[in-house]
Amino acid sequence: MKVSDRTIERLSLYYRYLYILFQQGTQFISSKHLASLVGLKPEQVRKDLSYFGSFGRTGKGYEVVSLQRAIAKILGLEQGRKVAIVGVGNLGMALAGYKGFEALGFRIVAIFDSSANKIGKKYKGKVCHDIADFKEVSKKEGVEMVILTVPSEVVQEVAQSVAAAGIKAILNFAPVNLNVPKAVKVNNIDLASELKRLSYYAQGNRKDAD
Amino acid sequence: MKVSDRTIERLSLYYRYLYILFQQGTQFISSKHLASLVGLKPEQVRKDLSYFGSFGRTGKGYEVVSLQRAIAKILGLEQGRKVAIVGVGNLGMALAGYKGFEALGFRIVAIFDSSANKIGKKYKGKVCHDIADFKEVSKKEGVEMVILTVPSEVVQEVAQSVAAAGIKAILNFAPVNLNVPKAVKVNNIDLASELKRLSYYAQGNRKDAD
DNA sequence: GCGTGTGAAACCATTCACAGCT
DNA sequence: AGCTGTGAATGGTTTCACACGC
Repeated sequence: MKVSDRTIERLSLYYRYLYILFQQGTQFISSKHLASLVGLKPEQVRKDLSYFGSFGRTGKGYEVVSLQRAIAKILGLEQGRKVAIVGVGNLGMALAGYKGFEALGFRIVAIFDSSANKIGKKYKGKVCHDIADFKEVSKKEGVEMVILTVPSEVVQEVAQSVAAAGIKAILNFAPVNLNVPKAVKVNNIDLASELKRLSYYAQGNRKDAD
Repeated sequence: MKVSDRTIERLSLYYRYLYILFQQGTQFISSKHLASLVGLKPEQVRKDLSYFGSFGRTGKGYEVVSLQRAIAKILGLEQGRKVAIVGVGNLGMALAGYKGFEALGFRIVAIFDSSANKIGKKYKGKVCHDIADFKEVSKKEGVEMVILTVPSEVVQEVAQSVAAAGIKAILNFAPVNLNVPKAVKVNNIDLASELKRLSYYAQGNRKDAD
């Protein structure tokens, strides 16, 4: 099955709100209501879900709990994905200590750096490994996703090692376009670019302004 | 003129690489070369630029310096945009102290919080104002963009005040879909959603895998 | 009656292909 | 010869509209 990136992006948003609805004790939700929460059209919600099956009940909407479970299954969130952080600088350390991960079903199972004075030391309760040992350690720990918080100058090289070790999902914080095999999905978080984009709209250039 | 969000997003990427090329002393660059740097097709680069004018020289490519300047003008980066940070928690403070802003042409001119024990105190050299005074202070300081690092529970309310004060661009770190007038552009940075999306691809679900 | 699921239509973005300039 | 700028064609995503089930 081929589903667009856009759809996957939205599924993670639906999941967020389903979780809140679940906590509030809501049992059923219509595509209309869910759409209004995430700021989309109802048809969009239905179409996105339809790529994976029929989760709703005609006339009633979607059962919150079961839809949540279904999306968790699609996204592979059930079994607690194992994550590695590569680059133990300020950002990397902050992320390594971020409590929110567990709640989301992610577990940081290994951290890596290349500098001799970090390797072997403990950060946030985890031993820092040598990047050179990435393949070996990541195999042993069962790493499935990698967060890259290394400097721009080396990120391409590191990404290649990570890809070579068979990792299929990378979250990259360096402001560099990573060149990796197509089978690997890279998402970028880049504060600088985000700000530059926004600057355009700060001038009032909204495509569909009221 | 109406230009798509996608185009604006890419312009900020072009800008990044033009800056690097400039530092390297490169004088001219072809759409082909620039495209390869950002991981796109040459036609895409040319089309994006064509929405705003003709910046290239036939047979030679684009002059790095003048293209960089042109994009800076489009994105409104020339005059040093004034930014406010609302929400002085861990993340807000980290951002307030982030040196990279200046280099990008952004200036943090005000910080805000609602808690009585923060208001009036100095953080990273800036006095923390009361959110209740947002309109007044932001007018006085000439704030053009706002970064929201407040808790999810209050972010919608805060966003409304910000929008009401006439701000047209918001960067939101809370995992909540903000409901604001269409004239206001909101970009979200949400680590949790980013990870959930990636989880899907960690399973090897790449649409166009090799 | 209300709300899902889904083909078909409309819309938007990307890619192609080439004319035109240096 | 090389590369830009851009209409036209293609491909993809969103929206419409309606049949069907509760």
